[in-house]
Amino acid sequence: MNGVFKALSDPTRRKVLELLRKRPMTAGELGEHFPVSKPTMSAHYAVLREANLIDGVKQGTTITYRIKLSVLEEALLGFTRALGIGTGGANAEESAASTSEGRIS
Amino acid sequence: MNGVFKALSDPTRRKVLELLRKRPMTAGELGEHFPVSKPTMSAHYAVLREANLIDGVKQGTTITYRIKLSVLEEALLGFTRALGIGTGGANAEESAASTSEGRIS
DNA sequence: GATTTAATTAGATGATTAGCTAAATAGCGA
DNA sequence: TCGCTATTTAGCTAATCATCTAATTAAATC
Repeated sequence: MNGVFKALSDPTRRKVLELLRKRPMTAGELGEHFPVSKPTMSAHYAVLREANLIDGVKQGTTITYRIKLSVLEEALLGFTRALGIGTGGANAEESAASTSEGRIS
Repeated sequence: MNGVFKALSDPTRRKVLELLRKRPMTAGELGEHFPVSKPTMSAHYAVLREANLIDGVKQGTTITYRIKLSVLEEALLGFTRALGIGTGGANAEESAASTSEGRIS
């Protein structure tokens, strides 16, 4: 699960996931959406694969990547649940206070 | 929003948020839960503050930190929405395929 | 077999990061 | 004012990271 959050910490990788959410795409196709070199993209795919957030199917010389939504969902919802926010279920217990006095940053 | 995900990429910081979710705590109280030095914790608080995920109220010599749930919620739900998972609403469009043939990692 | 195309691995570099100790700031109580 | 407590800032280090170019692997095509 730490791997998932590490993977999500980079904007490029988050955008890859958003692209793959619409449809599976080849490494090359994905790469066209970003202003970085192919090897750099390849490294991003590796991080996403290690986090188990995507997998790839080799077809000839191309690899088609696909998002593993269930894994992402599990990690994200697991965390929101631990924090009692959103759809996670568990009670929220809203942390009190309201006036902005002596507040830091 | 990138700041939020950057902040969430560290397990210590995620745990700080989970602790603060239960109740506001002072920097010192929080620190007792982790095997790292106070300055290191202080740096973590700074990252969380910059991401707007917590704020602190100074009372005498202590600072009581508090989670800003709405900000975290907004970022997290915003992202899940962009991916069409969970509570976010937006349609999912489950990415197809099923057999595990030629699958890479 | 040689060439082309798609993607990865290798190797290097500059930036960021998490951690430490030591020092500084700031409020409180005697 | 002096000393104590709570926290942050300064300065450093080792590790990780995103990026690049060059080289490698592997499949397809001529």
